[in-house]
Amino acid sequence: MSDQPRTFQPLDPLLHAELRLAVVSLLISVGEAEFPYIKEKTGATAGNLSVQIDKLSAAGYIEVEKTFKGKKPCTRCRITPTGLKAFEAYVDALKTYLEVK
Amino acid sequence: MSDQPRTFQPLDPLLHAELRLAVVSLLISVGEAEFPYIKEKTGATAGNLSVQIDKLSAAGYIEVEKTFKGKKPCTRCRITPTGLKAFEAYVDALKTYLEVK
DNA sequence: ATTATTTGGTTTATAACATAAACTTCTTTA
DNA sequence: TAAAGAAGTTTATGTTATAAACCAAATAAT
Repeated sequence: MSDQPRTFQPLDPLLHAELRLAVVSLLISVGEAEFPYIKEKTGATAGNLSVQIDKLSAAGYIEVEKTFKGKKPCTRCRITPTGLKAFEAYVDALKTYLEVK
Repeated sequence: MSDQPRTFQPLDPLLHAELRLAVVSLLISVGEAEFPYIKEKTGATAGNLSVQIDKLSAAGYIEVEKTFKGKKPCTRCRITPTGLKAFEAYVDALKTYLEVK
């Protein structure tokens, strides 16, 4: 017997941002991906994407590996267990807002 | 056969904000409610709630009726069809981020 | 050959916005 | 009659999402 209406759970501000949520969601889908691929799939500008990747990385939600392909930089991103857990918690919290009973 | 991974749909910025989403979600649940009730259920401060109610009202997502109970102000809020539609569209859009296939 | 253009980003600037703090008005209680 | 509480509103502040500007190397165009 759930209370009616339910109580709203706070939303992780790091994930409650359109682009960061897209990046994390995408990385969970595909495991890992390079900057240009993420840029294309999310439709983000390079600048915005760069900033948001830094934030996700600083939080330990993703791992970023910067190498070179020849002399061109290559930024590869991967979801971490921390990131996956945070995403799942975020989805659960969101449900308290979305499931209008 | 859906593309894999899916494309992310843009999120209505008016609803993609914790408190406004809570207010709209709550009003959909209960139909209509007064300011103090919304304040209690969302845990918001009065100032923040006042601002966000104004924005939802300006967008036509909710209707606000300001009366008096004796000489005390009484602010009653109600979800509109526009608000309900916007919420449903927002939920659909969100699913493109949450359903990690 | 040197001048654009593209690729793959980073850094900096700005504009919006969520939120809280301060304030107002009226009522109730000490 | 002074203090505290209720019901909000207005103003100020601190983030932060986002874009604009920039950099370096490679490729294409003239």
